[in-house]
Formats: sequence, structure tokens, C-alpha cells
Amino acid sequence: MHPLAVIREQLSPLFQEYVGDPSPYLEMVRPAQDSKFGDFQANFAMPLAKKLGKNPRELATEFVEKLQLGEICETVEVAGPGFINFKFNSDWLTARLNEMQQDDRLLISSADEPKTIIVDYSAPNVAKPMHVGHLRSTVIGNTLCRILNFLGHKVYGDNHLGDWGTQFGMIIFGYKNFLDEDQFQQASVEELARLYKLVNQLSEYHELVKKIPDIQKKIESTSAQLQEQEANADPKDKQQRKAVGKLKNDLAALKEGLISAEEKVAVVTSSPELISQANAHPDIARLAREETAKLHRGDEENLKLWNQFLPLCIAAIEEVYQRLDVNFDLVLGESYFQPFLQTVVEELQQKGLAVESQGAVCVFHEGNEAPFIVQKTDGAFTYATTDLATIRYRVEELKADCILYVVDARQGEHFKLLFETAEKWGFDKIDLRHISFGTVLGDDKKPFKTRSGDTVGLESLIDESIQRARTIVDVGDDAKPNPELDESTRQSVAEIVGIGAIKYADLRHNRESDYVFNWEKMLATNGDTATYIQYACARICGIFREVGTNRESLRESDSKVVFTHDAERALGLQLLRFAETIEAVVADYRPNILTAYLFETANALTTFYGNCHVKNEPDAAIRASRLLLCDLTVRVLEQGLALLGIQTAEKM
RNA sequence: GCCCCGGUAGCUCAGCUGGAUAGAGCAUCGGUCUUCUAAACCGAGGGUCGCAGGUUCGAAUCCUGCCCGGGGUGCCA
Repeated sequence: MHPLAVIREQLSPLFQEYVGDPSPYLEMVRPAQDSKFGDFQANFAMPLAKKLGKNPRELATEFVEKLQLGEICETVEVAGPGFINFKFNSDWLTARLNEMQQDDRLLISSADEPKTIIVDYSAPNVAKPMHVGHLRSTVIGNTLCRILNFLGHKVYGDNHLGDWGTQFGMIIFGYKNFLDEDQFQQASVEELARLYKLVNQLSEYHELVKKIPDIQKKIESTSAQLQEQEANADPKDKQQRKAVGKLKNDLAALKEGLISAEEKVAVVTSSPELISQANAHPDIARLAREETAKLHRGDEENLKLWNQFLPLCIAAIEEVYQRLDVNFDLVLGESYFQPFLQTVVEELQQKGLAVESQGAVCVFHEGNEAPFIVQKTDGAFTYATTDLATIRYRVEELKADCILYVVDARQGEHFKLLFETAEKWGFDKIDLRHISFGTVLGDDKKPFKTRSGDTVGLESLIDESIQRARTIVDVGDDAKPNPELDESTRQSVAEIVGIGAIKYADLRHNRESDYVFNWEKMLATNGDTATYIQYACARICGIFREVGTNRESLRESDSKVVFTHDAERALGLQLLRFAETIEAVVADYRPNILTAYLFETANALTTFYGNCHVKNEPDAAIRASRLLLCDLTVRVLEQGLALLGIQTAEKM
């Protein structure tokens, strides 16, 4: 059991005479905010005393007197208004470390009640290449799978692919009208991607050509309105000032929209090939939608094409996942659930949940203006319908207790409505959670784009990261007196560092917030990065090579951990906090708690490294103890990084 | 209009369910390689936690109002 759990376990029965459920108070036992107070602190005496109408310091003292922590704690003291500070006995800590040394799970116990958990993540549209927008869901989702799995839950990482939507109609239309047969033979996926892009571009062109005059009119009217208001507004009237400000904003947004529309149109008109294609297909958008509708109706030709394209698209995406070391347990795309959608709608109607409204079938929820549309006016189903069918499948076929949707925050409302609908529909036992996350931003604080304004492809992002990492590896190794890495090792280290940097940069941020993507920061060799932690591991591996000690046999020897320096104790205590950290991560599905812990651990290690020499330590027992600490630290760091899907190298 | 999220050091971000003097990293400045990897370490400066109230022993954290930014908002997913 880890130290925090031990304190909580000792405290727990003492609450009996004061309160029914001690758990909220037990959670007020935390790592000490400042090490001068001790190792852990309990803050429950103040709120509990208030509730009981007692004096908080006296109450804290009552607890301390009843506690029997003689073997475990060196001191347990009441401080300030009623904090209880715990400082562990060093012998007890070293005993725990020796226990940890023998434990493959590093004192992390398996879940008491293993659950079946679906992690729904990544879910790209297979018709388009993956881009940076898929990064967060993929990385966070994969980490949650790894952690939950490690805790002994039955986990299904499920890639709920977009494989049945409008984008396939576009590809089919493109295939029928613009196919380059030779290209398709040579590089089918690239050709399909080109077709998708082309059809999308031409559809958008026609749409924008129609919209531009409207935008211009809107700009004129807004501009006129603004002038009038500015002329007449009383500058002291806040309401009026606000209205003027809003008009200015609107106008700027409209102008920006106009410029971007004109640019897109210009791309087509300036290319003789594109403009002739556009003119030849004035009704392309509708016709592409019609291809989708035909596919959904079961049209033989389109279904055949779909069956031909899908494996190709999936193979292309799979390649990216392999580079990211991401594996799914299930890949059940939207298409899989099509046969069940009609029934879902009928059931919802029978139960009186879904009603017809403006030609569509909708579920309305109190307090929400927006309807949850399960069938459109044209009879087609929506992703709302698919999501409901998917919940049923996961509950009935997979026996899921919990579903985590790792999907960006903008879909919050969809999930709110989905969960409410599912509950009323009868799936009220399952724990449904939207694990939402923010956007990846560029330096301009707008969604991350290339300089030319295109979305950043995930492949090219990975390529660039590895390339940048390679430069760091080369520079670092060349700077050594005797460079020790050969060409292939350098490349594999660059891959580990490059991929690790991307993942870590994403995971270290609180998932709810947006973050700014920055190559220099994520690949920095110093600071809160994967590179820094990986390097810390490699330095320690270097010690073992230098000393000539085999790590496995070290663990089997009689050597024990002993503390002879503050840095050893601090590192040891930090290592023992691994289990408590994993608990905290899972409590709210926040991987950044783990990255913060690993960074702190790496820091504790470097402090130790600077203060406690291993190789030159003359006392054999102390030297062995330090080697044990080194070994344990690397195990914790490597295990922690592995849970984040990040690898390490023996030499860097 | 309505709804959601955010505003913390020059920059990028933590801050868990209200706890002790608000923390990291980067950048800046000053030191450290004849000693296990300097891809490293040590030290220093830097804050009106958007603003104003409120709740209480105690508020960056909870409540109300306002300001600023982002997102969503009936048939895309």
C-alpha cells in the first residue's frame, strides 16, 4: 500500500464517532504543500470542526492522540488553525521501497471492481487524410486505454470511424467523373484523397460564388448601420457603445469571410483545368449528395465502390496509427450501425420521446432549445441516431459499464443531449462521459494551420518532429568526446524522441484548455518535455553500463535501500507516490497529472544525481542502495511514459 | 438572443473537492564540465490570480454582476 493510502486507512475508523461517511474528509489528506511541514498534510479538522461546532485545533489533537502511527511516522503534529502534518519514518519508507523493488506493478494495485470500459476515441473521417485535429483525441484516448488496462479493467479502445457519411458520396462522384486510372493503379489512396479534395473544392466554389454577393450586401448594410450608430450614439451610453463594438466585430468577421471566399474562388478561376471542371459540373454538390443517398439506399454500384475504397482508406490511416504506436481493440465505424438505425427511431417514437417537428424526427429535452435530431426531413439518419445505436450495442453486446467519449469540447451539447436521450430511452445504468478537450492553436492563437492556411496533416507533423529530433540527436552525440551512436540507432532514437515530444506536449496540458503548439518548447532538452525525461532515463542507464551492474540481478540480490542524504529520501518518497498519482489521473481522466508527476520525479532524480555519486561511493552498501534507487526510478519513469504511449532509449 | 469554456509572472501553462507565504518551464541575469551523459546542474529577479461585490476562521478556487476572448446554437460529423 502506498503511503497516502496508509495514512487514510489509519484515519478512517477514527471518524466513526464524528460522522457517517469519512470519504470526503479522507480526501483532504494530501501531499504537503511545503516539505518543511512534512510529507503529507490533513486539512479536514477545520471543516469537520465547523460542522460539529468544535474547536478545530482541539479536534485535530483528538485525532492525533488516537492515531497509532508510531512505526510509520516520525512525527504527527497539529499546526496553524488545525492542519495535521505527517512525516514518515525513514526506515518505514525504505521498507516500502524494498517492497516496491520486488513488485512488478510498482505498488500500483489493480482495481477492486474491474469494469468494462469503452474508450471511444480518434474517430477520423476515413475519406480524408488525418490531420492535427485528430491528434488530441488519439493521444488522450490511447493513454486512458493504457492506464485503465493497467489497472485491470476490461478496456475496449474503439475507433468509431466516419465511414458512411457525405464524404464517401464525394469520392464516389469523383471516381465516376474525374478518375485518373493510372494514378489509381499506382497510389490508390492518394488518388482517392485527391478526388475528395477536388469534389469538395468544386462544390465549395459554386456555393461561394452564389454567397459572395450576399456577403457584400451584408457588409454594405452593416457598414451603413455602423456609420449611423456611430454618428448618433451617445458615448456615455454603455448599451450603445456595446452595440457599436459588436457591429465593428461583425463587420470585421464579414470582411474576413469575404476575403477567404474570394481567395478560394480565385484558386479555381485561375486554373484553366479547375474552372473548366467547375463549369462542366454546376450541380456537383447536389449530385455528390445524391451519390451518398444512393449508397445509403443500397445502390449496387455505389456499395461495390464503397467496399472497394474502405479497406484502402483504413489501411492508410492504420499506417499513421502504427507510427504513433496506437492500437485499437475495435474498429466499428458508423457504417456498422446502419442496420439498426430505423429501429432506434421507431422505438424512440413508440416511447413518445421522439416527435415530428418541421419535417424531422426530434427528441426535445427540457431546458434545451436545440432538438436532438434523429432523422432528417429527407429521411436520412444523423450521427445522433448512430450514437444511440452504438450505445445499445456497447451495453447489450459488449456489456459495457462505462463509455468514455474522447471528443473535442465543441461537441459538448451533442453529448449532453445524447446522454439525456439514452437515459430516457432506458440506458440509465451505464456511466456515459464526455472526456472533452480543447483545441491545438498556432502562434496566432487560432487553430493550428500551415502558413498557407491549410490544416496540418498528421503524417507531415510526425515527419517534421522526427526530423527535428534527429538534429538534436546528431548535435548531442557529435558533441561527445567519442560519439557512440551509429546511423540506425540515431534514427530510432530520433523516432522515439520525435513521437514522444508530440504526445507529451499534448498530454501535459490540462485537457480542457486550448494550448499553443510550439516545436521549440516541445522538443526542448530542458524543461517539462518527454525529451528531458527520456534523457534522465538514458543517463541512469549509463551509470549501470559504467558500473557494470546488471539491473535484474541487482533486484535479486540482498541489497536494501538506505537513506544517507536528503536527496535520497526525497527521491524515495517521490517514487512511492506513483500509485497515488495513477489514482488521481483516473479519478477525472487527466493525463497531465501523470506528466507532472514524471517531471517532478525526473527532477528529484537529477537532484539526487548531482548530490549522491554512485560509481565513486566507497561504501558498498550505500553504493548498492543508490543503484537500487536508480533502478527503481528508471522503472517508474519508463512505466509512466509507457502509460502515455511514449518509449525510451538506453542511449541517447 | 440563449448556452458552454476561458482570463494566473514578459511568454507557455499547472494549481486536484475552499487551506499555511500563489507554483513550474521558457525567456532574462549570475555561477558550474580533470569526477557516473553539460541533451545537465545551482542561484537571482519577476504577480492587484480580468474588475467589483458577496459567502467564512480562510477564496485563484464557491455565488452574483460587469469587462474581454474563444466556441456552440434545427436537419455536417
